[in-house]
Amino acid sequence: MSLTVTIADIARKLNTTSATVSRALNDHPAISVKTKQKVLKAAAQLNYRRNTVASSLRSGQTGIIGVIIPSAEINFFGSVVHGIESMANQHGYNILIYQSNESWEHEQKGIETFLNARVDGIMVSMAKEANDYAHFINVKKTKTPIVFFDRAHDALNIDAVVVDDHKAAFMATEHLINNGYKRVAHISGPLHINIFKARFLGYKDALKKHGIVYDPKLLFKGDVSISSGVQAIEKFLQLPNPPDAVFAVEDFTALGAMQELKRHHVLIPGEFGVIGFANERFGEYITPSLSTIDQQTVKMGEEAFTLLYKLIGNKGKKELAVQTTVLEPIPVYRESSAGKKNKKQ
Amino acid sequence: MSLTVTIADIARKLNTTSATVSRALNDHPAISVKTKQKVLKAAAQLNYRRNTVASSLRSGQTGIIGVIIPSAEINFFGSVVHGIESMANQHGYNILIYQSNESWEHEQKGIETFLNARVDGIMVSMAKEANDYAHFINVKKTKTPIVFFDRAHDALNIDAVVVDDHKAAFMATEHLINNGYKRVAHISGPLHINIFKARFLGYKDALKKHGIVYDPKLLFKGDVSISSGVQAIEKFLQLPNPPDAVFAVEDFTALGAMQELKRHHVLIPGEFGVIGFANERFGEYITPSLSTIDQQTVKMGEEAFTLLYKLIGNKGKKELAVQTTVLEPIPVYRESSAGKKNKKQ
DNA sequence: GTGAAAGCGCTAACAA
DNA sequence: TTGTTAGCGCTTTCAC
Repeated sequence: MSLTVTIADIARKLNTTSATVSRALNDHPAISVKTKQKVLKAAAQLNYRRNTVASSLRSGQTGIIGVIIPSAEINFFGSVVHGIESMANQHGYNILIYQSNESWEHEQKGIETFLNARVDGIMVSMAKEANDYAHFINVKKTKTPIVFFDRAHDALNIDAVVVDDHKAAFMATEHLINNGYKRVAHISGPLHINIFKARFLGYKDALKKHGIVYDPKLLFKGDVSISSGVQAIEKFLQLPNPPDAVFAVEDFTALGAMQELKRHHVLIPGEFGVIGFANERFGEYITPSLSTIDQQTVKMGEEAFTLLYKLIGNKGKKELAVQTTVLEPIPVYRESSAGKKNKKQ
Repeated sequence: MSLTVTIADIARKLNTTSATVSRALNDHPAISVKTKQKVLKAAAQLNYRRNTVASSLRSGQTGIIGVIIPSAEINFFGSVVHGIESMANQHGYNILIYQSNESWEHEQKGIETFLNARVDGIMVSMAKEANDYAHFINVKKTKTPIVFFDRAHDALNIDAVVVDDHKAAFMATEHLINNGYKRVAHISGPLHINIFKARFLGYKDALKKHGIVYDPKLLFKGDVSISSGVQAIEKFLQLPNPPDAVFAVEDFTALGAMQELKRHHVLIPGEFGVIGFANERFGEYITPSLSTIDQQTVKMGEEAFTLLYKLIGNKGKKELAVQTTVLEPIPVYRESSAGKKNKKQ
């Protein structure tokens, strides 16, 4: 007895052909209800399981979406993947995960793997260490639908879902200013990466709007880590005219900043305001609780899938205009950025 | 011009056959170096990309591992997936992710999808809401290698990687006792789930070892959430003879407990000791920092893959004995469980 | 070391 | 509505 039963086995049992069985199994319009029922019954009896590999080969569709993320260990991406998978699942797609570990080579290999696997679409959040975009061009050549999420690259003409980082940074900075802080510093990420640059510019523009001259001494170029928060504060506090608040590029950076401020017995908030970015779960529970900006991670995943799904549906037709979905950042103001003492509030 | 070039195209160009090209591309032993080089060169020129779908259909191997997790949004699973994917990738496998959302039906559907896709192996962390195991039996029938991780089920005779929850709970409880706490309470998860039951039993056994009689009033049956931590403390503090420490089934529960204790101005540690479970990242940063037990998530993923890989390699041969890899829990003692005041230690 | 030929399991054009 | 036939792209006997 063979372990796998095929449509031919069903056909044999019912004295019909594979074609008919296939039609019955696929709800083909031109099939009689009676045959369909017979086939379904026989299939169940024989414990038939459709071979999607064979079906993919023939139909040219795999029902698989390839997703490349920097790391599944990072909360943010886990959350986005959650959004993607839920939506994909609802639409009959499955997702193949590939981690780039922030390496350009892995990312490239992931794309190659997906292309070989003939996935129906690809979703990518770019590795930080990106310097060559040939692999994305390759994807376009194969006409495989692709979208970016969170970390995108404008010049590539690829659809994307991103958060309005500029606006988010603007909000965060303005919030500190409105709460009475006069010298707001910024701890940035690597500025050659779009999102970090956008946050920096948002910060600068908020200062500008409020008539505050941007002081380069109040910018600390970090690497998105707890320790860059620590180092930044260390440096800031030695300044002749130190800041009284900081907008950190990301929550863990803000955390490092808070730890160092506490070590120096600087009161948060009141003496010093802090706001982060990303709405990591811990922010709600530390003391003081951390103000931050939420990026709507799950929604980002859902929107990215929606975008991709549209591209898949449009395959073969005239190309659609490139579309970028911009998600609204959601401010989450907690204790760490509350009003400055002895000042107007 | 066709968009996809096949081995036949390469063969045509070189005046040879598909068989030869296939051999060259697959490093077949019986192929001359010269032909191989020619083929490789032509393949590169034509921009050939192997169709893994066709190759899978013919060879019966897909190079895909199906992974079912409750939710990618939960840190713990993201971290395990990270471990799995890294290892899988190194061994030439890709992973297909399916979220059960703790639902038995989704889990079942995921298994079915994987079986249809002819994945080379399956890894599952069971949904909480499990009541029927027929889908796992089905997997065994198809001879598809399968392993459990973290949430396993003994009676199924399926390989698994788990943490020694009993030991971990024992350590946590004993640690509180050794630090001078006399009445240690436990906030549990649903006790019909293996891991939560094991933690409860570990707690009980630690009490026993130290000659402390288990008091059912000091057990709060929660649902693994912040609010069950809050509720538990609320109840505990109303007791005529309240506890002076608590071992919480999981870090967020511990967090809820700490919040409620603070609200009642109970000093942590000193008056009251707290220890959690899981080593969530926030525990390091709250005040006081949270003692907990680390479950070696990434390693769990790696070990699970290793186990599965062995099964895949053994396919067709005599079945191996069922194997359970038990990971050592790693205690992470921080401030929240430090020594009790006015007592020895 | 290479070629010829068959076929993995399914679907889709065309015919009946 | 059903059957016939071909073939998706690859691998793998078997022969030479």
